[in-house]
Amino acid sequence: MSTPEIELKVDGETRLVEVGATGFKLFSDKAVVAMKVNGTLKDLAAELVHGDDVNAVTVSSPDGLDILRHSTAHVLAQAVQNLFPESKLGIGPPIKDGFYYDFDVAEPFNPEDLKALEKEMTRIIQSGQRFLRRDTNDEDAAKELAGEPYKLELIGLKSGNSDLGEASAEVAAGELTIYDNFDVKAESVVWKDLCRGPHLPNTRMIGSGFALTRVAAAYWRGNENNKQLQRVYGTAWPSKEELRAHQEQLEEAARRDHRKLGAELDLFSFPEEIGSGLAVFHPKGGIIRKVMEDYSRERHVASGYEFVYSPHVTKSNLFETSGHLEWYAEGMFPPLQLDEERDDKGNIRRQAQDYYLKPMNCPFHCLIYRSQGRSYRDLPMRLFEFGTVYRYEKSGVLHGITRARGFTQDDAHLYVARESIKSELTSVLNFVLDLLRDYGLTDFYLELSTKEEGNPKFVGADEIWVEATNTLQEVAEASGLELVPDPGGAAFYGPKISVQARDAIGRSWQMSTIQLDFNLPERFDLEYTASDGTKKRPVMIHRALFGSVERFFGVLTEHYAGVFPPWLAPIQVVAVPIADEHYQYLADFADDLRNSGVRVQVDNSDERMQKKIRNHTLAKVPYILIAGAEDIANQAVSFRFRDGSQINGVPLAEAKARILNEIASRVQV
RNA sequence: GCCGACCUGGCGCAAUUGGUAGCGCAUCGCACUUGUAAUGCGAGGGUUAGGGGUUCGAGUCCCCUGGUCGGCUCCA
Repeated sequence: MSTPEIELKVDGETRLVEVGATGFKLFSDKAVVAMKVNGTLKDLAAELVHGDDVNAVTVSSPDGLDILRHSTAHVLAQAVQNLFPESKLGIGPPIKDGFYYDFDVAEPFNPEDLKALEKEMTRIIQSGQRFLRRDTNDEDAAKELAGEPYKLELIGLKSGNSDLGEASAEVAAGELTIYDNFDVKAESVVWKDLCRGPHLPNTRMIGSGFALTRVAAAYWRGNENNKQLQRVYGTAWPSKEELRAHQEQLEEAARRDHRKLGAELDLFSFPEEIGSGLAVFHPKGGIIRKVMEDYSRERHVASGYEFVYSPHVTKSNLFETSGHLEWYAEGMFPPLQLDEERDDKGNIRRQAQDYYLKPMNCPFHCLIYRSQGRSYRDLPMRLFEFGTVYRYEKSGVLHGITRARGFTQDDAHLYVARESIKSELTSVLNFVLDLLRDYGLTDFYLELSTKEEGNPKFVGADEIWVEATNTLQEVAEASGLELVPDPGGAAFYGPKISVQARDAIGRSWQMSTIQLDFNLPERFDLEYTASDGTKKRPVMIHRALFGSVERFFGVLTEHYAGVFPPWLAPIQVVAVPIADEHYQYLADFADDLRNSGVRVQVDNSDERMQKKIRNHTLAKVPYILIAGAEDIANQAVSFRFRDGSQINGVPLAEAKARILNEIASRVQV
């Protein structure tokens, strides 16, 4: 007598299996940690029914990694509750490269606690506990989890329709499940957590590719009015080797950190005397910055931009008109109160005037536009400024020169007629991408931030939003780049495209933004006379390529790891004589290079030549030129590069041509 | 802003249970004149972020302020 069978589709192939079969029957490969049944992730222990379409989920797949990390988070939580029995559980989702879990504990965790927790986790993992899924309901779960106030809150939220955010790992609408950790030896459930799963079959599959990385406070449910919980971060990988590779990547990122390189290469600093988030650029950083700015100016001139300047402080009424004071006052430095006059009795005779440091340049540019009557013939009007702005960023968010309180935007505002939005956007996007490529960033994708339907905060007529959004979409698609939608991410005054660039080690940075604005032209009552004599309102496009010069500087520093291509390098050439008697020969050649615009030095210090080579290599100078008696005899010079390679006996004319050519073509060497 | 950790000569680090600041690099001086990542010798430099407190005595303990780092929140 044959056992009854059901038909399944397993990884695309039809298979017959006995009734009641689970994923364990289907997949013998140890790398399979879960399965996708009709598109839904499930535990391997889930029972399959006739007609199910089943696909294996391996540990190395994106879903598999999430499951591994989420299961590791559960083990962490169990370890915390074993070591700190009074702790209460928050949430514990997988994140990029790892996981975290939030806990309410009496004392914040310290690094020694992390060590102890890792040890306890290893013990739990090796004990091979099984993850067992169990359905429950609100009422029963509330009873079971009476000691876990945060979990109770999540159960309550689930019944409502609130946005659960990252808590969606714990509960999902319509069902409620608990995962029991079953210790096989003890034959009992040793821990449990409210969770929608799925999980690894057992803890042993986590292996040794995990580590706890840091602790930090985090607001419960991400709201700064809520209590702060202790968040433990960890990373988890299918193998120890992959963990090690990940850690090496982090070390590489640390080596490239622009704050570290900025000090090492003597580029900029943040003197405590000036204040948090306010940098000074040293001569070497100043050169890089100047070269960046000069090239940008040159390209803007060629693309029809006009250069304007505006002051750093202004009376409050400008930002009242623009709306900034109403919306973003807390992001601005507090006002300077000037010109108050009092009489003998102390009564105010003349009202003080509030002046603000500017957090944005756009209102000034609007005033320039409005300074005279404009014709359609004046459009598009492209006003460009390296405008230094000041924003009172919260102290905790400052980060070197990429997030500072004073910075310089390469800011332009384009005033365009509605019918030419498309052509203008197209040329702006191409201009942006082209220029970024010249600075050495080549790997881009775009993000399109659009309006959230039905949200009343967005200003401007629906039809123009639709038209503008479609236009942005078309322009973005025409670029051929990957386009990631960001619904609801638009500013209240218009949709935007942002250019994201991936750097040399694959990190993405938001670079340029191109933003449509239907609001400021309205607020400043900007208009132009159309060809038919009627008054019309221009649309404004905000765009910044670098975002901020400082931030872009920081990104380039990390992208190049301080090894700037010759055109950006603060010192391009250092000449090292073998001995004093060879100095003049190199000095003459250096003069020749200098006259051709090369930033060149001759090192005639008292050091050994070996030491000089070491020093200038560490300073990441692109070309070290060496000459001794042999080179002089041949009217030549020897190249040494930053990677240690060398080309000896290059004739002077050839050497010069090579250096000039590589600088001019902005290549890396 | 919130939570935690941290702050020693220009830079990187050291100073047993609180006992009176040390090293390397850099700097300066002298000697050496050298073919591809550190020549040797000598000298100067800090009252330990700033302020207050505890103590016979504080870099070490406590408080306040400033700053840095890691997160959270935020980034018009």
